[in-house]
Amino acid sequence: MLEKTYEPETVEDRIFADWIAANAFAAGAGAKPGAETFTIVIPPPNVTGSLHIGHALNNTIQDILIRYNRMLKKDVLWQPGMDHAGIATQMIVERQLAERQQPGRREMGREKFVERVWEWKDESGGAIINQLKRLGASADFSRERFTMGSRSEPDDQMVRAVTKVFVELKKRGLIYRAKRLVNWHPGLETAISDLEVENIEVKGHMWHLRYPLADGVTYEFPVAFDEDGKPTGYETRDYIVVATTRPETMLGDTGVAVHPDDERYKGLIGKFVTLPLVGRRIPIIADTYADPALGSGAVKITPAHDFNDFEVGVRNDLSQINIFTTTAAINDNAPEAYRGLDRFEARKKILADLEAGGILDHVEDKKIMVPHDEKSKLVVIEPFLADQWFADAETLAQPAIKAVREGRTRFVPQQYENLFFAWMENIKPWCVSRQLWWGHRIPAWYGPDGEAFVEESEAAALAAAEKHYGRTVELKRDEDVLDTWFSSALWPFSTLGWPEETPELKRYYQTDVLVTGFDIIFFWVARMMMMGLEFMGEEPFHTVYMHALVRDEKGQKMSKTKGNVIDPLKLIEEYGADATRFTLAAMAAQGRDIRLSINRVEGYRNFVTKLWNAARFLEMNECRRVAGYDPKANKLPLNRWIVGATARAVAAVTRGIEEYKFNEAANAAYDFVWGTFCDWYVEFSKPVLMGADEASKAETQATAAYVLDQILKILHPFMPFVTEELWGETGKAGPARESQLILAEWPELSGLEDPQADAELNWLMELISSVRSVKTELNVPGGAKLPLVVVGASEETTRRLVESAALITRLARLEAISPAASVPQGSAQFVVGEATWALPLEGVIDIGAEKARLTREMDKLDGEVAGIDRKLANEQFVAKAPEEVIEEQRTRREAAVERRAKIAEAIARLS
RNA sequence: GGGUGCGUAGCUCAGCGGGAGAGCACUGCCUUCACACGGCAGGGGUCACAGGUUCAAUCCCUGUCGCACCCA
Repeated sequence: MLEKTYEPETVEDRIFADWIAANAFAAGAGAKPGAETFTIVIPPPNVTGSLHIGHALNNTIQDILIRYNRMLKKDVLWQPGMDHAGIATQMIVERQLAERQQPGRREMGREKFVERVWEWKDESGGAIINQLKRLGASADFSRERFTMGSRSEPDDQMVRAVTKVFVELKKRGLIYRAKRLVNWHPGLETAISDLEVENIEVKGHMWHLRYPLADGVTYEFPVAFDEDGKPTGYETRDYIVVATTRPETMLGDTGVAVHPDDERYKGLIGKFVTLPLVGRRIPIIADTYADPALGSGAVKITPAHDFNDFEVGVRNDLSQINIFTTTAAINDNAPEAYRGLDRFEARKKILADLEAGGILDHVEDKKIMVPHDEKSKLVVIEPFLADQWFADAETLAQPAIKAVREGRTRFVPQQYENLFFAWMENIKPWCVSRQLWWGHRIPAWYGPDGEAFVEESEAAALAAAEKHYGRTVELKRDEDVLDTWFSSALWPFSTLGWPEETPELKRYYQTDVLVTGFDIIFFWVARMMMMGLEFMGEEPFHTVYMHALVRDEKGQKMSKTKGNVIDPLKLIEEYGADATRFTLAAMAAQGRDIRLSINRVEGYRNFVTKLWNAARFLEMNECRRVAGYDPKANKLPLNRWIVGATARAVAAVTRGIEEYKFNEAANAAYDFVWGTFCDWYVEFSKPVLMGADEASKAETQATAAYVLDQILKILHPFMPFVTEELWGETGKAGPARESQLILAEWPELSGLEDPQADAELNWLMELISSVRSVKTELNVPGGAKLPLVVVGASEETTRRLVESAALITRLARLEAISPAASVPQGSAQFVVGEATWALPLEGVIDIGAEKARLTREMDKLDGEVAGIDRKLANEQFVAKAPEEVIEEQRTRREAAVERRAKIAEAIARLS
C-alpha cells in the first residue's frame, strides 16, 4: 500500500542507486539492435563549481532529451565530465595555501604545486557531479572525463588530444606567437580571454591636460562663436589640450592624435609636443580615431596600454612603450620618480605633479566603462603588451559560420544565429596562452636564440632543433599553459577517444544536440564548432538548443552579492528533484528568461503528490495491469474515451519534446494527468469500480492501470524518480515488468480515437458541470441532493442517461433523474445539448436570483449572436474570408440561437 | 550610441491573424469512501500607448513610452 504522500527524500537515493545498479545510464543501455545513436556531451562544468540554478535547468533539459531518446530505444550516450578551470582552480589552491600558512606557489615550485592541485581536485573538486546525480541526471558516469586527463596518467588521451591539436594548428599556420596587447590580470599575472572581462560602468573623471607644444610652436584656438557656431574670436595657445580617463598612462604616450578634418588643429599636424613629466618629444598625428566632438578633440595615444591606441599606433608608426610591470606597477621605462608605484598610487602622484606644473586644465566627472575580471569583478584588467600564443580565430571561424549559414548546425531558437554571426564575423585573434601552472603546458621548446619548436614531445622538439641548428642544443620549454577553453573546445571528440580512432568516436560523433545558455554561446558553441570542423571535418552537433537564463521572480539576475540566489539543492531537499525539474521544464519557454518563483515549485510538488494519490487510488481499487490488454477492445465509452485522450496527450508531449518546447510538453502532461485523468476519469470510474457489473469493472480496472502506465512513461523524462517508484510499485501486481521505467519504451499510440465516446463523455462532463454550477449559483447547500428533471431529451440522450444515471447522480450529487413533459414549477433550469434540465426547488429557489442568472446567460448569448451577425452582414467578410471560417461562424451562431431560445423559454416559465 | 528581446488577470508566464488561457494568489461552498500538497464553483484582463495593413489584429507593420540583456 502506497503511503498517503510521496516523500522524495526517502525514495530518490534508492531509485538512483537502482538505476546505477542496472547500468541504465551506460551508453547504449536498452537500445534496440541497430538503433540510431543519440548523443549529448555535457557542456563541461567547472571542477571548482557547484550546482546553481542555471546548471539545474541546463541539465534538466539534457536529461529530458536523454531519457526521452533512451525510451525511444535509441543508442543513447550522455557524456559527462568537467573542465579544469585553470584560473579558478589555481586561485583556490593558492588561497588555501595562504590560509593554512603553508609555503606559496612560487616557494613550492611548479611540480609540487601542480601535485597539490591534483590533491585538491581529488579531495574537494568535482562536487558538481554528485549534485547532478541528485538532480537525477542520467549521464553515463562511467565515462566521466576531465579536460586535464588523470593524475596517474600524464600521457592521458585527453592530454594528448590537446597537445596534438596545438601542434597541428601550429603546423597549419593557425597558431602563432606574437607580441600583442592582451587583457592582463595584474593580480594573477596572466593574460585572460576578452570573454573573461566584464566592462563595468563606474564614476570616473575626464582629466584635461595641457601638453606643451615643442619647438616654440603656437596656434590660434577659437574661443568665441556666432549663432551658427562659426568662430569669431581666437586665443593664441602654445599647448594642446588632451583629455584622458587614465592619466597615469601618459608616461607611455608616444603621440597625440587629432582628426584630419578638425579645423582647430589642422596646422598642428606633423608638429610635436613635449610630454610633461617625461620630457619625451612626441608627434601630433592625424587619425580619424580622434573624435572632434569628444573632449577637446585631441587625444593622447598610448599604444602599449589601450586597444584603440594600439591600432592608431600601428597605423601611424608610433612606438610602443610599456610602463607597467606584470603586477601593474610602474616599470623602468618611466621616470625614476614613479618607478615601483602601483598604478593607482602612480595616478595620484602624477595628477598632483601635473597640477603643480600647471598642466591640468580642468577635470570633469564622467561615467566610464572599466574592464574588470568577470569572476571577482574586483580586479581592474590592464591592456598589456606581452608575448603570447594566438589562434587564428578568424580563419577557424569561417567553416563554422558556413555550417550555420548552410543549416548543418541549427540554433533553437533560431534568433540566436544572429548573435553567433555577430560575434564570429568580428572575431579577434584568440590568445590561448595563460601564465599559470595549472593547465596543459604549451608544447613549445625554445632554442638558445629563442626559436620555438612546437612538437608533441620534448624528444621531437630536440630532433627538430638539431635539424634546425645542425647540432644538439639545449631547449627550454615554454612556461605557459593553454586557456582552459582550448581543451573544452575539443570536448565533443576528445571525450570519445580522439586522437585514437575509437569505436565510440566513430559511433557517437557527430553528437546531436548541445544544450547551453546563450551567455555562453561563444565559449562552447563557437569554439567547439571551430575545432570540430578543423579536426573531425564535421560539425560537432547538428542542433544547438539555447535555453533561458534563470532569474529571480523580479527578473534580476541571481547573484551572491544580491542575495537573491535560489539554490537548486535546497529546492530538491524541500520539494524533491521531480518538482524542481518539472518547474524548470514547465517554465522553459523558448527565447524567454525564466523568472523562477517558489510558488511554482510548490505547485508542481503538489502535482507530484496528486499523481501519487491517483496511483494510490488505483491500487486500492485493484486496478492491475492485465497481460494482453488491448485498449482498442474496450467496450465502455468511458474507457474508449480515456484511451483516446491518452493518445492525444502522448502525442502532445512527444511533439513538445521533439520541438524543444519543453514547457508545452510539460503542460500537456500536467493538464492530462490532473485535468482529465484525475478530475474526470478517476471520478467516473468510481461507480463502475464499486458496481456489480464485473465485466465493466474488470475492463475499467485494466484500462486505468494501462493509462497510468502511459502517464508514468510520458512523465518520466520530467519526473524520473516518482514515476520510476510508481512503476516499481505497480509492477508488483499483474504481469512482471520487463525493465525499469527508465528503459521502458516510449508509447506510440494510434487508432484509439473514438469520436462517439468523446462526444458522450463531453456531454456527461458538461451536464455534471452545469448541475454543479447552477447549484452553487443558487446557493444550494453542497450536501443537498436534488432530483433532476429532463425535458425534451432525444433518444440518444435518454440512452446515455439510462447508461450513466448512477454516475451522474453521484458526481452531480443528485437524488434521481427522471424525464418529464414539462418543467416543474419553481425549478432552476439550464440547457445542455438539445434538452432542458430542471432542478425542482419549489420554495427554496429565489425566483428573482434565478431569473437574473438566466438573463445574464441570455445576454451573453445575445452578445455573441450580435457579434457574429455583424461579421456575417459584412459583405467583405463573406466575400473574402475562407469558407471554413464563415461556416464556423454560422455553426456557432446556430448553436447560440438555439440555446438562447431555450433559455428564453426557461425565463418565461419562471414568470 | 548600435543590436536583440520583452511589456497579456494581483504575481509568474503561455498563446501570436477569426470564440482571451494556465499555475500561484483571491472569494464562496465542501471533513463526498486517492489526495486539504485536496474537491467543486466563482471573481478578476480597453492583451503598454498611438497610428497603419486586413473582411478581421492581443497576434503583422510603423512610431512612442517603459523594462531587460548583449556589444561599443
